[in-house]
Amino acid sequence: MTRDDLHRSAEARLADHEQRYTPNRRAIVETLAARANPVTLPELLRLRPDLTQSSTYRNLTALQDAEVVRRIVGGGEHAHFELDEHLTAHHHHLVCVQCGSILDVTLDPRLERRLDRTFDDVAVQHGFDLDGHSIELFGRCATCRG
Amino acid sequence: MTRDDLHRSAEARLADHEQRYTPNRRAIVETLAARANPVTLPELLRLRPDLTQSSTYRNLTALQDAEVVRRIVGGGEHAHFELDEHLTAHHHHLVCVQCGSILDVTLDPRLERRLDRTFDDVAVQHGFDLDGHSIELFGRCATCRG
DNA sequence: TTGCTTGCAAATGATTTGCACTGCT
DNA sequence: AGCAGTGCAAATCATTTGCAAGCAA
Repeated sequence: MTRDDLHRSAEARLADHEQRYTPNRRAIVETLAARANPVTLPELLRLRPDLTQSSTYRNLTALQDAEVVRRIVGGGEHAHFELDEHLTAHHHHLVCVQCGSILDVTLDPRLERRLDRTFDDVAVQHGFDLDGHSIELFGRCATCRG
Repeated sequence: MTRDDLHRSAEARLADHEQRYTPNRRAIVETLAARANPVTLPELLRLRPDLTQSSTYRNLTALQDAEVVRRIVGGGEHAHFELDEHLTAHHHHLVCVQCGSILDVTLDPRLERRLDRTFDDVAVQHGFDLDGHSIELFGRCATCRG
């Protein structure tokens, strides 16, 4: 998906939720797309000093509701944010338990398909209406291992 | 593992970290063992009104450090706590995106073995020293589906 | 008596919100 | 005009911490 497609998709998703694709929101999407990995709010503000903290939190919430952005908790103090899988590819996370950084990883598509089938079965057994799944691998990153 | 074994293991793990197995800590372990699913701190305090908030947070931290308890983030406002897999069986979580409740689930051991191998490979490729993994399935629970 | 634990109250810090203002539409 | 979006400052709330007292080795 090109950068233009990305913005068009983001705009369309926001429109579905009666939200505008403002310059600030575009800046957030642009920045998340430029980074390979999930970023925290402080990182986002450092990359885009023109953005404000409270409005960025608000915009991230709007973008989440529109399924443009996904919030990831568990990697350190701050939540991490990344583009939703609607706009990128399905992937999982390698989380450093020491520094909290998060790396994207993908699995073999055949394995993913098998997992999907298994997870569907599990959900049905428990009466759940399944939305999706996430896999996190925990460890120490190359940098923290020293 | 019997309830006595559980407490002995907990005590041994705490001892390895030069920590005592106090009545409060025993109460926490006892309560987590009695519940099938991960609980939040408010739930824990409701189940055991004799426990204090701050000390319980401190004790949960000590129990975490000793790998007796595991903290799970992402299921609603509060963190959830459960006995560490050292004391129970390897399992994953079915998280209700609406009410935040968490259910334990297990996967077929063959699938788990395949996942372990795959995850090891992925970690090596990224220079990570792998500790473990977690899988969360997101959806709406039977109750919230109405 | 030395030091881990505890309970209370106060602090911390990420995230949220109130409010007035700006700028689309 | 009407209302979504913004920025600032203040509030919220789960979690953490300071401190004085309790208790075990």
